[in-house]
Amino acid sequence: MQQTQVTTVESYFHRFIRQYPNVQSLAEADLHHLMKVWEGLGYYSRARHLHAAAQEIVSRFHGVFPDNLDDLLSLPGIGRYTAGAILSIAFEKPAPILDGNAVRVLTRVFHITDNIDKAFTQNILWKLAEQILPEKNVRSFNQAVMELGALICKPGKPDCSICPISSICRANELHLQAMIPLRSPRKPVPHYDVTAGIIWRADRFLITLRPPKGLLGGLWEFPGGKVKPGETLETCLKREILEELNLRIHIKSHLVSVGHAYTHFKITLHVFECQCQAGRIRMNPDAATDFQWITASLLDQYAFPGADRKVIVAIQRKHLIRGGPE
DNA sequence: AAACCGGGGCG
DNA sequence: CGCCCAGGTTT
Repeated sequence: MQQTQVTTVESYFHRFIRQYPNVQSLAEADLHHLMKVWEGLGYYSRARHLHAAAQEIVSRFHGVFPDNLDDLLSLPGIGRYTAGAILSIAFEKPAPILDGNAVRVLTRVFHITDNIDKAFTQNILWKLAEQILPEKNVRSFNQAVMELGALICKPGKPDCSICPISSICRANELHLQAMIPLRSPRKPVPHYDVTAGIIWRADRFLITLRPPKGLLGGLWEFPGGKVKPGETLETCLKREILEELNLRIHIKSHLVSVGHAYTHFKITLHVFECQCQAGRIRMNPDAATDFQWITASLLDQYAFPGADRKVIVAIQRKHLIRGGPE
């Protein structure tokens, strides 16, 4: 659930646990199938890390989940927070946790006005979380702090009138709830124009697999790329397809343009229907690590980014033979 | 220390 | 539209 609200994860969690009910089944999981289960949730390295961690638990720890800090921290995707959550919630061991909710509660209760994005402040908060840890009921305590932050000590308007610990809260005493916690100012998010091609060959078109690391790692997409200054959309698409796949294409028509927002930038994705003209696919591994020629009816079997999902709706509206009731 | 990594909910 | 979310990894 890292950096993702609980309500967003709930339905994914149930499907995930049904698909992979134990650490052995996750360790043996097909990675593409796992990415399909994760599709739409974001931060796709989490899925890859869970998969790798399950494999290490099977191989290094004989299938038994570790219950000590060092072993937990040695697993991919498990940092200080997740290790503390596992120790305290799963094993009732005395470990502090510090998520976004706990940060808000602690900075307000103890009137900490330092910038919480600084490592220095984070260290102070971790020490504080350690100090306030009770000797018993750590599981309930840690969850209670997070729940207090999620339901009452909210970012915008905290409901201090119904807060069970308002009497010991320094921020409430000083009426400074709205000023705390202090964060670094955000940087402006740039906008990019991006092109993508639906490259047809007979009744099939081309999809490519993004490299495992980096943005949208391990997801399939319609090949293309970022428009350079002074470049037309068509020139960009032909250049990208040549650079990434060594293919020459013929651009037939504009299919759709969709907007999409990421955390650090925004894009407009311009999609064109194309014909494969010449060349034999030779992938640039920085852009694609696999490819498939598929029919429109197979699209739902692959995991795609949100922006490409919007494009797929346009493809299915235009090309897919719709069955079912009239 | 700072940048990177998604998508959704909410005011 | 801007902010934030049961953070971790890479640079």
